[in-house]
Amino acid sequence: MPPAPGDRDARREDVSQAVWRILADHGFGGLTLRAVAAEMGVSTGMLMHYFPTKRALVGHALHLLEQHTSARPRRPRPAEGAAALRAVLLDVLPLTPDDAARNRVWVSSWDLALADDGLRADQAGRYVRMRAAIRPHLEAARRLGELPPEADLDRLAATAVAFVHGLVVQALFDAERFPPDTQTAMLDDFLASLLSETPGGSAG
Amino acid sequence: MPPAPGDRDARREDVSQAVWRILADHGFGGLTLRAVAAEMGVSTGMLMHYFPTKRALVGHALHLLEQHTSARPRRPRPAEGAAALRAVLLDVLPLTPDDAARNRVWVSSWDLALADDGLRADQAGRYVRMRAAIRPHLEAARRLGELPPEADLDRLAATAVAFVHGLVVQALFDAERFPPDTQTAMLDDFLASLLSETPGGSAG
DNA sequence: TTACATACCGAACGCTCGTTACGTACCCCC
DNA sequence: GGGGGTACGTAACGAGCGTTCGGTATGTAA
Repeated sequence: MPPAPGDRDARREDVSQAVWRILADHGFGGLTLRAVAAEMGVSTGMLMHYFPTKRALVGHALHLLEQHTSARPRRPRPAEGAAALRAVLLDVLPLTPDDAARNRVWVSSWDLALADDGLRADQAGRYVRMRAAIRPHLEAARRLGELPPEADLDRLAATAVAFVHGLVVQALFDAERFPPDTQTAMLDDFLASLLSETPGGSAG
Repeated sequence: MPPAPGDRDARREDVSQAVWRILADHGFGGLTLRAVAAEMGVSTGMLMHYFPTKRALVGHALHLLEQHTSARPRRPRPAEGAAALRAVLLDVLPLTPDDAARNRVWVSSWDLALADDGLRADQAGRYVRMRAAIRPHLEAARRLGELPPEADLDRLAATAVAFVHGLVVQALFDAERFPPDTQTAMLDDFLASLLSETPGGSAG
């Protein structure tokens, strides 16, 4: 293979695909330079030309995970407000094998992320963005009267993310007990109770 | 040190404490025989007398985690129904440093558990038990009229667990943005919307 | 043709891991 | 007061890890 100067990005893309396969099969715990090199059929030295250190490769893997997440096929957003929110949250749940693989990688990254302050901050930022992505739909829902005017949208966004990710974890561990239609029904019930919230809630 | 035959349990208890300190500080990813031995100031050979293999030690660590979880200080259960459910769920949230450490260990164990079929089944069983522990309070709530008669209690239990654990994860990654009172307020809002669910929910 | 930079391989380094073998101190029992 | 089994410490093994390094092609430039 000639050292064509423009191939660097293509090579990094090859590495990305190998990294993703490793992650899907063995999680972040199985992400080693040798495993990636073997997956590509190249040497570890070659890897170091593109990612000077393991940490750089891990960072790239996390970036890749985010990229795969944001580039995943999503349902059309049917409308504004609650219906759109439902579509967004449905796109998070592990309803297909691909979704399950991606979520499995996410969960497996938490062990690393909780142990490293930099990665922890990255993950915190990712959650901030996730909640921010939900907020516009909550605003629309409020505008449409689907939510009471005094609803705390930031808290609602965090609550929705909490419910969805908590459901993801349970579904990953017990796929039999949480088939796609059960997950969907749970989400619909959750949204129904959220949206039927009476102004001036009681508990406190 | 004499080989007093009754000291075996005491020694295992010493090991347990060291294991727990390692888990709290570095998670399951940092649980190595050498780390535990160094924490106790003994040799790795000594460890192997009490846990013949690493897997045995990991199993013990998981058992220890469950033990710490079930033996944690809990608030009094004020009453039946929704109030009791609130207390149960509050006891899960990382409101104190100890709670945070325990939850951090839980999350860090998921990486291992998702990679090993046996451990995954264990974790699935743990979730089954967690939902089963919540169900009686939901039944009481329904009996007290705090829930509509046709509510699906199994699904509600799973939903409550999902919300709480999803909140745990977000709080672990971003403690600043999820101080104890914010977590409590979110839980109260969540419960309020759950309990105000109107019979014959809409979405679906 | 020579000189040089790039791309990559293969092998090795130093380290840590789980695990094992061996030596020794100790207590119990005779 | 000597066996013998238990309870360790010490040291090492082999494997796997991230990383480094020397060598070898292949391209471009003079």
